[in-house]
Amino acid sequence: MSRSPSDTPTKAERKVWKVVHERGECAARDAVEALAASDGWSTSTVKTLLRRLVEKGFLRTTRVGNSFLYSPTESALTVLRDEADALLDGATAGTVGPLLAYMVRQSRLSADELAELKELIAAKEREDAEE
Amino acid sequence: MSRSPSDTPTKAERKVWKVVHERGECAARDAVEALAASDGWSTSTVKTLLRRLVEKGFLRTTRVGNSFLYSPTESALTVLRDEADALLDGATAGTVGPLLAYMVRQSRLSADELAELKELIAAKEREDAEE
DNA sequence: TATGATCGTCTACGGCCGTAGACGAAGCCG
DNA sequence: CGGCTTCGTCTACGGCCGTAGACGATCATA
Repeated sequence: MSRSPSDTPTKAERKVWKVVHERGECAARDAVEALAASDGWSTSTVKTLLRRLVEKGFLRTTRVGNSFLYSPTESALTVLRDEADALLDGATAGTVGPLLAYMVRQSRLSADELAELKELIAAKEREDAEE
Repeated sequence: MSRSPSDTPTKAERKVWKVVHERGECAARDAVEALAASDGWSTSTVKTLLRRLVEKGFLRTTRVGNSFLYSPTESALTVLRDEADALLDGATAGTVGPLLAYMVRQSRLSADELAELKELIAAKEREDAEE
């Protein structure tokens, strides 16, 4: 509810969101448990972040008994894209290429993903050539 | 001064930093002028952001008469990488490929940059093949 | 049904961020 | 020399963020 389209979850919220997204849907306790283990966060902290994510519209809840199931309202890719746009927006001329190269280098990608990227780049080259 | 390595400038600071970086070096007035035009920010706002960037170690100053020249302490790529790392860190399994594809699609890249990316990907494919 | 475990909500608090006005120091021009 | 402009600094303030304790409601179980 009430979130401007360009809004992006904060860093802490992002971690919680990721946990929920990975499980597709999860109870508060699962998120609490995961984040206590990985980040040492207290129960309250995670619950507050879950609440804020709901307020901001990144998660939705389904009542189950006296508790909730949290699930993402947006695909992971949508959230990532907003962040990617911000990143690209901050890049000055000439840095985008090296940046992408760095990211590709950092990532572990499947054969399919690599093939798709390669095709994408080849397509871009053809486009450029015919102009 | 005193900045933890993973710190990243805030969104507003980032814009100011970009202006300075594009000019290589610039006086407060230049940044003020540019950001007043592009974002409608007041003089004070830009000056505060410049000061905070210096405090955080993203800009350095050189005295010239009674005023300063601001210049970046880090390459654009270094700053971008920290942000890229955060982005990749937020990506769940299986979303990295599509994310990179999206970013490549969004970007205008030179022939050289495209060639480099293609080679990089080819190299990654070879690596995978021999394992 | 009593009692302990859980759940979600309320409240809080220090810190950083976005935004900006006020002000004194220094330089420039008449 | 005196005023105007420009510069950097100080101060501020509402808001969001990170972090978390307190508490009342609800559920499970003995």
